[in-house]
Amino acid sequence: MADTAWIERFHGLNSLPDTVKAQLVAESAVIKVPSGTAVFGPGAVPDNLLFLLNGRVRVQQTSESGRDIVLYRVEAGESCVLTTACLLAHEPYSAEGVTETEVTAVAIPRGAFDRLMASSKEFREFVLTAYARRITDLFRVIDDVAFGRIDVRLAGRLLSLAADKDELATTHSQLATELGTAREVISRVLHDFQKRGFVAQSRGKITLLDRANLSRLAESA
Amino acid sequence: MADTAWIERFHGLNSLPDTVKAQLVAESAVIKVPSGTAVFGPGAVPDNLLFLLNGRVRVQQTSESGRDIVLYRVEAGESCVLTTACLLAHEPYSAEGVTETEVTAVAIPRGAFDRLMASSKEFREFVLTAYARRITDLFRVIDDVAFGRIDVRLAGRLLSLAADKDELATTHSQLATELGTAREVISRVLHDFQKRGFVAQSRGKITLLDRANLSRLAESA
DNA sequence: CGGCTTAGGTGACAATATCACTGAAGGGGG
DNA sequence: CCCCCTTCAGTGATATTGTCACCTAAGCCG
Repeated sequence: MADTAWIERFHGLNSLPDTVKAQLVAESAVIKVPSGTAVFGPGAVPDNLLFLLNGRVRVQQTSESGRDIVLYRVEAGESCVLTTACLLAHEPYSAEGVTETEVTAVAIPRGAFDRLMASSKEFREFVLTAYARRITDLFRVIDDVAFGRIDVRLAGRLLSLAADKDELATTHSQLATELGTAREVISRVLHDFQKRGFVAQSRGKITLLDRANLSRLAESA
Repeated sequence: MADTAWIERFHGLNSLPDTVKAQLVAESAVIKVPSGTAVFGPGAVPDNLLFLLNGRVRVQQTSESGRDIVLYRVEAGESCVLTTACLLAHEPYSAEGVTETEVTAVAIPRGAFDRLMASSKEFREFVLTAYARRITDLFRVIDDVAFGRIDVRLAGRLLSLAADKDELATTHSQLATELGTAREVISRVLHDFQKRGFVAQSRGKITLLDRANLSRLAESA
């Protein structure tokens, strides 16, 4: 019998009754996925709901014209609920999820998911809350893309991507995808940041030199 | 006892078992809302899930800077599911729903909603499918805002707003909100459409003169 | 009729996107 | 080691879109 320890990591799940916890553990499997794998997307239909124990999944969209934009990230302790919903939409649908690190996750098969939805109010609440968070993420993306300034958005993204480190291994192209803009635009803004002493650059690497000013810029709504 | 006829209007609901239909009808109420009412939004928290029988609800977001963008519309025969999810998100959340016409809707209280989710697989599927559709709508908005050309988007929006009529009672400002852009931009593009003979304008009114060319423009991805 | 509010027009300029290149950095094979 | 090749980054020119400031016109209502 697998142990139920992982459930504790999910904020909304540890209030589940023990019987439901047991059911959840019995019907799920812990899996490991290497970095850079597409966990869902066009041509990769999953029939599992994933709860991330470790690692990170980036969800992005590719437009018809071939340009990309990052929609949100699923972190350890979160679940990738939109996946399940999107499977039900029978429209051509171009979002995909890619692991950014090695990922350990609990996979819950569709049938088990449905049984849990039926049997547990807490589980339903957990799932709906997770949905809500993702949807507000999407609202935020729309707001940023429609009304945000590129330099402000880039400053914010650099800070959140760097997390606690000061070095960031990423290319201008990847940053353009983060914000849904063009590579040249990123190059110019970064050049400006460099002149102002906010960052240093070398091929494929960006070093944050002045978090305080980057933060201030990022906050200036 | 209320009659169950309205259920037939909802594609995913008429496959419900009769007992569930009866439960649904017993626990819900048909309400009527005048045009221009905010059915949810900051400061107007609903505790009902709405199923629209007649009319239309526009869901839009107001950014910090005060600018608006239309996210999607809920039509007769659809339900306003994102509402429920967003209530659970405890983040500052700025989307609001406004009736665009008089609306007749079935209101399902939160408790009844939860019981239905527990008791009926078909109901769960209906709700999740509705979610999926909304989310793909949002994906589409992101794609359009990030990568779409303004003239293409406006042409498409004029056609969809006009539906079968050729006259459209709307202002440039309202169209700007539709697309999340500025009034001046709409004015210029419409002026261009007018010169090309696609539309005619007068104060608060736009007449479509050349749907064929508008469609062709709208399609040019 | 006259004043008020809202709709719409327009020029100047700023920000961002696109296009068409350029050179530079690094990796891998000979 | 060096050459080749791919990817990354820089840049000028131009197009599109957004912002700002200000104006005129239309319709309403007293």
